[in-house]
Amino acid sequence: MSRSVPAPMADKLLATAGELALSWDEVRTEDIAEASGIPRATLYYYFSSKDEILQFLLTRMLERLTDAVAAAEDPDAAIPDRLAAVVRAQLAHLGEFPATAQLLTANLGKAGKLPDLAAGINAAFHEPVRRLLALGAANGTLRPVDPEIAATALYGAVTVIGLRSLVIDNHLDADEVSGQILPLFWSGIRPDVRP
Amino acid sequence: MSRSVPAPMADKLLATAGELALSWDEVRTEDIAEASGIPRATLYYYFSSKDEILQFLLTRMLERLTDAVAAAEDPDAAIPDRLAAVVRAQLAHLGEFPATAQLLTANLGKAGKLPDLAAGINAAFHEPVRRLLALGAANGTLRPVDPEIAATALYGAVTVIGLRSLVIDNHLDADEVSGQILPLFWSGIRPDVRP
Amino acid sequence: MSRSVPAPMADKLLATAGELALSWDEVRTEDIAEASGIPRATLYYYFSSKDEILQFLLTRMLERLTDAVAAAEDPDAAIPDRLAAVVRAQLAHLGEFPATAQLLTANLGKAGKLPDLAAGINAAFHEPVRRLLALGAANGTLRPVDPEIAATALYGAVTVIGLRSLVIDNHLDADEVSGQILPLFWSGIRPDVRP
Amino acid sequence: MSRSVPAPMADKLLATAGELALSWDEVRTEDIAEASGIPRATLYYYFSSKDEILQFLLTRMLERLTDAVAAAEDPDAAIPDRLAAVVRAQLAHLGEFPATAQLLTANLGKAGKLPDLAAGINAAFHEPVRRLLALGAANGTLRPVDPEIAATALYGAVTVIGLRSLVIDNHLDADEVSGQILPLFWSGIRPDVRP
DNA sequence: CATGAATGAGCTTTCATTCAT
DNA sequence: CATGAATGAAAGCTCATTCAT
Repeated sequence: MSRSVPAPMADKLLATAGELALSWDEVRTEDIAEASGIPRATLYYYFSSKDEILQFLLTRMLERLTDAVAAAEDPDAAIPDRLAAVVRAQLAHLGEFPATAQLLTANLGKAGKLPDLAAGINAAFHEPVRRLLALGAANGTLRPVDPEIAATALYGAVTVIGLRSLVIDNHLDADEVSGQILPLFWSGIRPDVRP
Repeated sequence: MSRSVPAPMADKLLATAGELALSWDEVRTEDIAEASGIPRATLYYYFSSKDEILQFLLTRMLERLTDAVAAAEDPDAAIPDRLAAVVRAQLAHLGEFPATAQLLTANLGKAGKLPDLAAGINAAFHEPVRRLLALGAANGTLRPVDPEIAATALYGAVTVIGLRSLVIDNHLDADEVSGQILPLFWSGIRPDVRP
Repeated sequence: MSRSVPAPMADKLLATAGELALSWDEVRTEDIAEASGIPRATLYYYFSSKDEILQFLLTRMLERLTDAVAAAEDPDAAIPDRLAAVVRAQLAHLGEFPATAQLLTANLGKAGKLPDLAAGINAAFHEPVRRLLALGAANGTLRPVDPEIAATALYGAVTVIGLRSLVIDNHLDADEVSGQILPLFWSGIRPDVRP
Repeated sequence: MSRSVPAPMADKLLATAGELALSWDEVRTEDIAEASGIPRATLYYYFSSKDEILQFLLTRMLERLTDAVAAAEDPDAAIPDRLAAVVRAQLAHLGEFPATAQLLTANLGKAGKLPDLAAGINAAFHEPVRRLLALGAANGTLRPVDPEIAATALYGAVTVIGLRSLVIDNHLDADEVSGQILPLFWSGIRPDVRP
């Protein structure tokens, strides 16, 4: 069980995530110590295992994302605009903290065993989208679709495109990328037969 | 460099993938040996490193998928139907060989460093979709969209929804799941304002 | 060097010895702290090392035994009776404080390096016996034997039989056990050929 | 579970025991490796833990002692002579392999947790003595005493005196020491009142 | 060709000990 | 005086890899 982590230590760790290699098993505790400036033994004073540090990093990152997404929404705006804002915020976060985002993606194998991670992903990615899809379907501003499926599809598409952009361009422009994804999900690929 | 792997050994290994834990670094060579019945030293006679075994497994799985996707397409059918067939084939493959699919997803960190993996993913997932999107846009059976972006979006959506189905239901019905995804991409979430 | 240890702390520690595993190296300072209720850092305020705590425990136990043995002797009694009283007192002490006795035996390896321990063992076990053996030989109430050898033999026999009784019966009846050992040393195993 | 240890490796280890410090916890696996010339990883190929190596050393030493004691007995001799031979053989073994003997004594704490050790001690020390005491009592060549108690007493006395001799003189003359112990046990300390 | 035996190179984790308060 | 927080210094053990047969 981890002790409550002091804020300065948490900051050091989060600021450090970018220096850590993608595959967590290739990161040595000494790497974490060096990169963060926190001695190994001190890390073990606060965390009971290396994996718990990964869990801490990913959880904190998802909490930040959850907050950023919540802050991006304007409750008075129309549902489609709010949905667009959510997707844009998610992409902006990926662009701002690419390391932790890639850390999550690259360690899905371990992440699957870390408790609470699924809840964090749900809170940061799925839940906001699912909620808006349901609201939009209810008030007619969106076509009724299975919110669960659609939210998961959006999550997959947004994440994969975002990471691809990071890998290829080494950079992510949230406005540009959301401007590419959103129309696709908005109108679909059906040929426009309307006059 | 790996020697040419004898077919029976390849079969043993592929049949074995399901028993191997998700995170490759948590799989010991002894685990691979036990699960496949191939002695450790013999594995090293055919592969030069543990990671090469992972690469072999993933490459073979993607080749199978590429073949399955190619076989599913009817060159005489309409583009939207061919696109649907491709997605359905990808999902069917996920359902049939969940272990290797999960192995790929769970080891994106290591996979990123394995040469040829990106090419395999492209051949199995992206290229068929991208080609059909371009063809459809050309002959008017699909709305013109950036094929790169749309193919990546479909890849992300299909993969994530497929894996989600596997994790939650421990099973994947390709027809059902493609029946959920395809309409979403076909029509989008825009409210249907047409009379 | 250890500060003078406050009596309540000494009592806590001595009362605690029973909870500490037999092999001192397997006892963590945290175990001592938990069992005694004395915080780790406080232990280090009074003792300069973990081994010094062991030394303290063993020394105190031997002092108690030395006192108990001295108190058991009646200077006016016959030498053989005094010798019997000494052995009985040693066994009674083993029965009363089995933990520390076992601690001593189980850590002979470390104890050998602890200064003053040998002196304590001598004072508690050897010296009283040796003295009486010499006195008895001098006044004819005991057969003349090498007091050094005989005292050591008695020490070994008494200790081993006492510990064996503790381990097997989880209990030690000093009267019963001394009633078994003393005749053996008194008469030996020579067949009684006298009429 | 330990693999069957190859004879040359066993020999190296046994020959090495003398260089290892008394308290097993103070011996590092690297010390064992250096002293024996067997690499650490190879030790772990044959033993599953450091304690298992201790157990192996002690068990083998006790087996050797058991054999030596059995060989020392002349089945045709009188019981008292056979008993004397047993004690002399035990002391001779202590003198010949002082390191392993001290290893056993110094690690009684850990030894208590090592399975089969008690059986080995019984076979090497107690059983031969107990058997002879019973035989002697039966045919009248020894005084009837509780064989269990007397055997334990002899074990304690012989071991402690033997080790004391080793520690003090750094050497053990089996004939001399048995010449000191045996008369004590033979005649006891009762004053000789016979004419 | 195949493999049992052997090992070099590390890594996580532990824990006695210190020190600022 | 007493102690919670912090850490330096190992140590046991693992495992990918090699190689003689």
